[in-house]
This record gives sequence, structure tokens and C-alpha cells, in this order.
Amino acid sequence: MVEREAAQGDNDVAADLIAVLVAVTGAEPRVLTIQNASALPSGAFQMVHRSLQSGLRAWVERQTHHPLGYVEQLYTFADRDRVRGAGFHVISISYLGLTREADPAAGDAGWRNWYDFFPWEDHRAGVPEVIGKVILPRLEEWASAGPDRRGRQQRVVITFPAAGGWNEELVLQRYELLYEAGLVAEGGGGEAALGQSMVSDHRRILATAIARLRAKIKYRPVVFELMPPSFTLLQLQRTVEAIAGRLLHKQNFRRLIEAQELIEETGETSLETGGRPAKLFRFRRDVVAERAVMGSKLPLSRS
Amino acid sequence: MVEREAAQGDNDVAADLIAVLVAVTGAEPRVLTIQNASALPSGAFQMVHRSLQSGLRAWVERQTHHPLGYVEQLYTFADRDRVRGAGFHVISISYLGLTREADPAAGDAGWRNWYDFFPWEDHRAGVPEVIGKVILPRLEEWASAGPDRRGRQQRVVITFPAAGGWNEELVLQRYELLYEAGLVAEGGGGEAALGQSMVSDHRRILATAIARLRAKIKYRPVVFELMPPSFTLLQLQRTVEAIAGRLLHKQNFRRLIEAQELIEETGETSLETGGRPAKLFRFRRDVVAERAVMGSKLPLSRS
DNA sequence: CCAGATAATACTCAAAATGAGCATATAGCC
DNA sequence: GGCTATATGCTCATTTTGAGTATTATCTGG
Repeated sequence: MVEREAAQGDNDVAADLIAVLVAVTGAEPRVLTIQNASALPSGAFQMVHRSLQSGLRAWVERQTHHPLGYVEQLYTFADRDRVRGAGFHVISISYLGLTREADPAAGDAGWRNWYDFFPWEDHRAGVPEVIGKVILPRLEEWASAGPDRRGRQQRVVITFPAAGGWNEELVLQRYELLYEAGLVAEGGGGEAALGQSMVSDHRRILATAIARLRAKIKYRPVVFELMPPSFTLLQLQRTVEAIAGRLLHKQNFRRLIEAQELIEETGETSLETGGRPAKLFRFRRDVVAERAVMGSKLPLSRS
Repeated sequence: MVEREAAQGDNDVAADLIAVLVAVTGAEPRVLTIQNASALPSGAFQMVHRSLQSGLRAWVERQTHHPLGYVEQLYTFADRDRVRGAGFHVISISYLGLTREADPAAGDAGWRNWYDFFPWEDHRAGVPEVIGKVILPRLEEWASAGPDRRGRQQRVVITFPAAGGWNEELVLQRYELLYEAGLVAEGGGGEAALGQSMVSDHRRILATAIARLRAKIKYRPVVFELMPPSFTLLQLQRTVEAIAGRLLHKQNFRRLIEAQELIEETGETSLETGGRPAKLFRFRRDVVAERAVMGSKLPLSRS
């Protein structure tokens, strides 16, 4: 957590929900935003629901007219500077939700490619240029100044390795490093150049969500919540790749997916792929239900 | 989440912290409790700290006179029935913290073996008798009645497999199953026989904590926070086993630990083990810091 | 109809990781 | 010295990965 300055408050508290709603459309990982992509959807928590989770679910389904498949609590923030009005503090509870894209009802809501906010995180077409051209030079400058150089340098090497060894799960660590080094801004109006910024700490919350999701797809069958009823193996792979921000070995991906028996053929094929027609698959919700508890796997383990 | 009945409330909200503090002493995984082991330590959150995390840390260190090594947020609860007085709702934010045992300052606080609350979770000396003698018969009865028999039966088979295949991470799923089946009680005064109960949903929170910790030790080097400054490999293994509730293959455990270079020899040996003296090791905090971000491993993967 | 082009799908192979043992070393104790 | 209890070293078969090559099926433009 980054050190911040704020007035000391009293004990009046309100609760806010902040939702990170994710869909994958084509090869793009997308997130629902409001206010011209400057904020995540959020709202005051009304104690009319049985739980936070059901409150969020109802709210999202009202907004998007789309069922909310998978929901998971992300983190609860209650920093001292999280105030709303004089001495009135806010506790923000953030959630990650997986859906499929639908036209959002509200006028200023829209789906955005999440790499608009984190351009350095998409390594599907190779290492993004911005890393070598902007990030590393400025991080090295930052690391070789200031106190604790060794620590800073080590953090840089781990999160932005020069050679191989990119770890796609370190989204939050990378963001916090860039934040400390002053390369990204929080609170909207910053002029730091890297990626589009968001209100308050919403971009940090999005980073948390991406990190969680990238970790989760490796051992729990949550990708399925992002897929249409039937799909080809390549579509499934592209979805995973969109989230992970890196490419996978096609044959091994299939081997692993098929070995887990999470899907079954529909019997039909898709001709839309260009080459040889691909078999269509659907999930086996029954198995998914038990695997949701047991485990799953994706070939994303090592570098 | 289990369905509950409660009056509809308004929007007055307060925040509570609930701490699950874990230590491992000898071969016992222990948790700090208050009120004669009927509750987890908790308190109103004062907005005087920079963040929830620092508030918790300060509070625990004042209580136990012991630094709090690792802290992680567990979950935030805001169920509709979480009230304190008329129409005054409480949001409870739970944390997991790892320490080493110290005499708690407060009078009614004390360390308790966590298997007192979950006797069916300790499989180190074989499958606990209570599973075959009490749990499975009553769960089968419950599953073969009621609606959705297939679903119930599947849940029983997955969480309490008859043959092999015990999955130590399903602590929460097992607890919720037993709760639904009426085999465990919440809120203190229940007379259900299985394990010691706790106030409100504290036992459920403890189950969440155990599940999280059991999952985490497999891929992040958090065990170290529970160890004294120097220790033998067997002590380390016993600590992991205490948490996981299952035994590990000694030679493979060593192979994995040594391969990761997380520890180094102190040069001394311990004669207290009975047989051949064991080398003493200490952590390499420097490596641990980077592995904390990268990864780690323990031979707990498969059955 | 044939020659690319584009994917899908099927197999192969070496390296690494894992699970399960046996073998040997070094103490204390009688 | 023999016995017991652990620590520590080493082997081996099996599985799991990572990375290829080969073959099949469809569409497209000549």
C-alpha cells in the first residue's frame, strides 16, 4: 500500500460496491466502464439484499440485462483517505464478475479493452514496445536513484524481466511499481503517459482483478463463464490467451482441455474459421460443477 | 451462502475486524480465540489507521506483544442479519495472520488447536473415525432425503470421498455441507455434536482461513512465517503437515525444499530429535522476498 | 480440377517433475 | 557392541510438460 496523506476521520462509515465486470469478445478482454471509461461501475450498497453478492448480482443484471455467471469478492478497501463528504468514510468492497458482453443499459456505460489501461500487459504479439522504450529506461532511472536501490532494482527485474521469464500474474505488482515510480497516475487527471487512467484507485482495482483472473483460470474452470453456448477449441484458446496476455501452444492446450473432460462435442462443426472445419464443443456443466471444487488446469505454468 | 431470515434494515453501517491468527506449535496448528474459545478476536474498526491492514497489525501486536508476520484479507461479510442493535448493520472484514505463539495479553484469550473445531479435518493419523462413524451415515441419510438428491450425493462424494482422494483444501465446502445437513451448529449454543462451535459465524470464518492457508502454502512460501529463526527440515515438514492435515513423503519434501533454495544451513545441528543429529536451517529472507512474488512449491499436489 | 492458404487434428519425443522406495550415516541408550 | 531412531543420500518407474512434425479437411483463385 502506498503512503498517503489525509485528515483523521471519525467513525461514520458507508459501504460502496465496486464491480469489475469482464467479458471476452473476439480476442479482446473487456471490462465494463462508466463515465467515458474513466471509472468502474460502483454504487452505494443497499442493505436490502441478503448479502453483498446477491446485491451485486441484482444490480448488474438490472444494468446489463444479462445473467452474471461467476462472481468473486476481490478486496475491501478502507484507506484513511477514502472519504465522502466531511468525516464520512467509505468502505469499498470490490467484486470480480464474469459475463458475456451485452449492450449496457445506461448511457455512459461501455465495454473497454482492458489493455487500454495496461498496455504493457499484452504480450500476445511479442513484448510491447512501450516496455523497452519507455518503462524500462524510466524505471532504471528511478531504481538507481532514491533509497533502497537494491530493493528497487530487484523489483524491476522480477516484474519486468529483460530476457525471458515474464510472469503474467504480477499485474498488481507491476502497476504499483509504476505508480511508485510516477509513471502512472491515479485519480483521473494525471498526465503520466502510460495507459488510460481512471478515477480514484479504480485502475488499481482493475489490476487486482486481472491478476486474480489470470491466476484463477489456471486451476479453476472459470473461462467457461466467458464463452458462448458452443465454441471451437481455438475460440476457447483465444479467450484464455486474451486474459493471460500471452500465447499458448495449440496442441498442448487441446491435450490438456480434452484430458479434463470438461467439454463435449456438440456434433456440429464450424466453417467460419477459414481452414478445415472445427468441431464445436459445449461445456459439461455437470462436470464443471464438481471441477469447480476439484480443480482444472491450463498450460500456462512456466515461462 | 445459506439462506437466512432477517428484518429489513436501513443504511447505518459500522465496520468490524475479525482476525484469524494462526501459529503452529509442535505439531499443532493453533488459532487465537477469546471468550473461552467460543469466538475469534474481533473489534470495531477505528478509522485512525492508514488502512485496515495497519489497523489490524497494530491491534494484534498490542494484544500479543509479537510481530505479525504475514497478513492477508480473507473475506468481507455483510449479510442482512449482521446487525448490532436496531437497524444498525455491521460489515465484518476478516483477516488471516500468521505468527508464532506468544502468551496473549488479555485474560480470556488463548491458543487453541484448530482441529478442536474441525475434528474431521486432521488426517495425519489416518482418516478420523468420526467420518465413518458419524458423518458419512448422517450425510447419506440427509442426501437420500430432501430435494435434489443427486446434487447432494455428489457433494458428499466429492467432499468426503469414501475411498482415496481426500482433498484437504475443501475445508469450507465440507463445513457448509455439514451445516446444511444440520451436523454442525452456528452461534454457540447448538447441540450438534461435531467439533466445538463458535459464536455467530466465526467457525465458518475459521474454515475459510484454513482453506486459504492450505491452498497458499502450496505455492507461496508463507510457512516460514510460522517457524522459529532456525529449525530442522523435519520441523518444517511437521509444520506443513499440521496445516495440511496430512502426511508428506519425507525425502520428496526435502528434495523440493532444497531445490528451491529458500533456506540455508546455519552450520549447527540439533540433537533434540532422538536419532542422527539434524542440520539446522534458516530462511533466506532475501530469496523469500522475491519468491513471495514468484512462486514456491510443496509436495502436496496429488492424492 | 488443381495449387495454395488456412486451420484442425493426430502423433512423437525428450526433458522435467513426481511418487515411492531402498541404502547409508550418525546419534543416544542399554 | 548391538539396538533404536532419526537424518540424509540416491535410484527408478511413471506422469506431466514443452515443443515439434505430419496429416487432414475446407475454401479460394486460377
